[in-house]
Amino acid sequence: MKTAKGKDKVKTTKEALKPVDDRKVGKRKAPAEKATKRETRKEKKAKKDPNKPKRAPSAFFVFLEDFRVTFKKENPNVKAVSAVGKAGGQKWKSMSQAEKAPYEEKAARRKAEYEKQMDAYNKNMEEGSDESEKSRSEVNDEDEASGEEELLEKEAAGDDEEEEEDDDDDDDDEEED
DNA sequence: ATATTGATTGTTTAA
DNA sequence: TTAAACAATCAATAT
Repeated sequence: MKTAKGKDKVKTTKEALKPVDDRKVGKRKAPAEKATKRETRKEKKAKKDPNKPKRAPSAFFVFLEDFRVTFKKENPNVKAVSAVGKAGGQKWKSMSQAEKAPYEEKAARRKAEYEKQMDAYNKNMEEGSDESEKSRSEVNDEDEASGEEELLEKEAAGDDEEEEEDDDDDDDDEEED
């Protein structure tokens, strides 16, 4: 789309308006050679799949989503992804498994969703084999009533405790060949 | 203007 | 099994 050229949002010319707390944001590494890893994902041949689901966020990322909000709330001046990343990772390691549990559960939930999306994605691909992906689904960005509204029953109330993983010591099997 | 980088850890896939 | 890519984010830098 065209971002139009009018002055949608005032930007630029105001860079010095807010001080950058992260001084790290001023010095990036040298211009690395192009294609650092896998051509940066998709340097060319970018298969733009609108319905292609991205990987499921791990528990850490789920936690980060919340953490970022909190972090930014307490550090509105800090605007550097690295700052949140470092702080988040640090705290993450500081948390015990019990605290990470809810995040893992959420992550697992998202993982299932990812699989579901992937399934639908693969299905679509199979159908429009000769045609580019995206054959009919997804067209209106207004309301894509798929008609699959089920599951998602939040039983937040822990009624029963399943197996609680006591990190006592589980030395059962160690991978080996 | 667009693409990429930076930084974290966890998952996932390729070889 | 090992290793590397990629998942989100947002401003800044690179092209």
